[in-house]
Amino acid sequence: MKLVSPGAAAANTNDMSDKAGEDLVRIGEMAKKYGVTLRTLRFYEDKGLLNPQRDGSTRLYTRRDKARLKLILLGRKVGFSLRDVKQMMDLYDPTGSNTKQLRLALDKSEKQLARLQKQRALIDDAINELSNSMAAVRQMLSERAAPQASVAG
Amino acid sequence: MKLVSPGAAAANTNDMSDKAGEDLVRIGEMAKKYGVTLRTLRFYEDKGLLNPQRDGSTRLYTRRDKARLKLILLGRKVGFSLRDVKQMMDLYDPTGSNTKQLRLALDKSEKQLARLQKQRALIDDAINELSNSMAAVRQMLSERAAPQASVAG
DNA sequence: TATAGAATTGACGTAAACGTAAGGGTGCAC
DNA sequence: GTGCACCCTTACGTTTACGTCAATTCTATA
Repeated sequence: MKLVSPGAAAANTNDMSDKAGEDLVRIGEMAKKYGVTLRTLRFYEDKGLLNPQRDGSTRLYTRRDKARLKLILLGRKVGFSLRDVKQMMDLYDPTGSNTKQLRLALDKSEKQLARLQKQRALIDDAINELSNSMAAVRQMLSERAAPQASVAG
Repeated sequence: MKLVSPGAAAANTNDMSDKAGEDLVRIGEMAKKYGVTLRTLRFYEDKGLLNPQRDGSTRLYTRRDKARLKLILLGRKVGFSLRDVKQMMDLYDPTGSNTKQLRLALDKSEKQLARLQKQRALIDDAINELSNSMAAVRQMLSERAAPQASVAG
């Protein structure tokens, strides 16, 4: 059951072997495609976030895995923990309306948004304080004839 | 050599015992005064950031320690690592102009400022992405008659 | 067939700044 | 003389998301 040879994989992302549009890729290509390491993919699998097929011991990622990985990376980008991402994805039911999942996602998103805004406020604070300190230090450097007014004791 | 009894410490921060204006406080008062835990103060000492006197085994913090702690907390607030803070403080020389120290502080500050600005940009990005996602989820919740257009696979 | 390039599992290591528990000492108010 | 409040040191634990070996196996190609 040959699926995607390394060479072919590098040259051609689409492969019409096997069933129509199965588009299976191995871990190396997957990693390259999404800018993550092999370790990361295995780690996500270990944490139950991904579930690639196997050809013997070799992982084969499907379209579905790619969609999930995209979501994981989006979640990561907006600051969700992998645990949160998992919680949300675990609620997915291909046969339902997924109202619960969407509600949970929205709920978590609101909280995360609040966290992000708080963080931004903290960073703005920090930027201001730091700027002030820098101005002070520049002052001291420019008048460094009065040594006793230095930083720290 | 009694310095500050627990009761007296709670009632009176200034103590004129011993030499003039020595103002020694024990770890508990110090912690309360600056909103940190005992563990934190001991940790900072362990890392070489503080160097309180001792009365036997009991730590006694001087005016100097307070100044240093203030600097540590400021550094922490603006996002410096303790290692950075230490580096800067270690350059302090009470007999010199401290030009080197000030220059290092300025240099590190510039870099930290850049980091903070980058962080802010990342957070802004995250906020935008998250807001978009939330809008999409709200959409899907409002039209949840089309189950196939859900999140994750 | 030899070798290089993928892939596998397993498991310890890392960073930062403390938290927390264990076990013990000192002094003083009652 | 004891019970608190405070202090001490030592040392392992926490968190998150992987990094970094190590030892081995698979497989395609020259």
